[in-house]
Amino acid sequence: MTEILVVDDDQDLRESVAEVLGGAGFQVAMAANGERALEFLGQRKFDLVLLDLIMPGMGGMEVMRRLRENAPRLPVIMLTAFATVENAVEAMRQGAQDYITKPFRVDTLLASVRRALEEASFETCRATVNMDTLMGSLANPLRRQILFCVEQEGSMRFMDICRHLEIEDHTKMNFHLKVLKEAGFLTQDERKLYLLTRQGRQVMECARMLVKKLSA
Amino acid sequence: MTEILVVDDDQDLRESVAEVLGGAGFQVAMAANGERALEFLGQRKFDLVLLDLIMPGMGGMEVMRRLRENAPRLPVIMLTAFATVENAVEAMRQGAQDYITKPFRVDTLLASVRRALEEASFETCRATVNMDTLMGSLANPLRRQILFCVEQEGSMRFMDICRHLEIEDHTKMNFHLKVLKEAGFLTQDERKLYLLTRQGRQVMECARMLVKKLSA
DNA sequence: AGCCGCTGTGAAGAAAACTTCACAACCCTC
DNA sequence: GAGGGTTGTGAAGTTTTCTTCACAGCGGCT
Repeated sequence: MTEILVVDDDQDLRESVAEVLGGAGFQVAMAANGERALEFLGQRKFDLVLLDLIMPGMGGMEVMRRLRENAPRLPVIMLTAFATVENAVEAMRQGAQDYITKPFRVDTLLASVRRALEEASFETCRATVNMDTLMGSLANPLRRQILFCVEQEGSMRFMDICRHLEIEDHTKMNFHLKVLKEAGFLTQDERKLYLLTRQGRQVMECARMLVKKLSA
Repeated sequence: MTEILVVDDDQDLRESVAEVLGGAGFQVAMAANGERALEFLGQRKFDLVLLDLIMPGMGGMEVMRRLRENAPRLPVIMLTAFATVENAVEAMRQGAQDYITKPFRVDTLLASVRRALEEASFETCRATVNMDTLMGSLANPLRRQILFCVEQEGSMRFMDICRHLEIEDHTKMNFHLKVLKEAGFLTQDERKLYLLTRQGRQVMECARMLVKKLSA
């Protein structure tokens, strides 16, 4: 069952949103302010949070920042009556999945919720990856550089990778490319161009997130 | 040298932006429309693109979509005179780094450019240093188990870890504990109890999330 | 054809990571 | 203070990973 947390200081809006979502088959919990919302989030697992930007006490932006510490990938949709471009951009930069201005149509809300959930589930449902090969592949700095630069460029030829990373010995490069191919992070298309697999892109995203968290 | 591509159909704005960026030490190229921009992007490598949202012919959003195919991580900053919340949200959803409304102050533009470049270079430079020890530590399955069970128990004595993981040779355990201590993920308190550092806890959280993401 | 750059293989050698062994200090408790 | 479990060190081996080397097919160019 998909559980959604609705956070808004306006009781009417909270309840009407809950009713709409409930009618669409979602399980809904409600919180009247940011502090209460964080409390909920600490206790239970939710699949999505609808968050009012402007509330007395802790605002939506701050709530999102805090919940990101424990649930970096939890989808958040920001709601607000006082929409500005600056607020919207800031919310999206902070990792909101969408930004909806009040008043909104019921189908707008539902479309946004469904889309956010869709994207989130797309992320989680993946083929299993062996932790050993995953870490083993990333343990080598040259291999990380390969993944990184292939990701940047989209697709690269063998010699381009060599030159880009200033590796003279092409057989060395070949060795590492092989490792990455066997780990399933890299493939070659029909023209022998190297490119990241879906898993490869996923791994890079995880690595980036890890670095971000550790240097925070 | 950091190269920036400025795409705008308004010649005056294009040139004044180029002047500002040039004055700040960036190398600047200009394109008057989307088609021309994509042509440039195919030929040369840029570090950042400033993109007008609304242009005759191909709009900024479409340009961004296309350039993402070949350069998924190239930072894009969207510029527009006709800002709406919807446009801003859509641009950010598509992966723009920022969204600036015209007219803008020079320092706003420069701040945004610097921030986007900073975030883009994040993983390449600063990350690589810690990344080695980080991945190296996690590459070994026994070490992951150690971190995991210490996290579970909160704190553990040396022999308890050995027995819990069914390792007879205590010097082997000692070797791995040392690695983890040197990586900064594990410490000992005054009673020689092993416990996770703050970083250690972060790493475990990331590892867990990684598993969750990569395995259905 | 002959040359040259690109892409690749397998095997040998070097380096790093890991394991094992011998030994020792330090509590406990009897 | 003798004995046994705990925690630790450094050096010698073993295994794994990484690098280097010799060689070879392929495609384009002159």
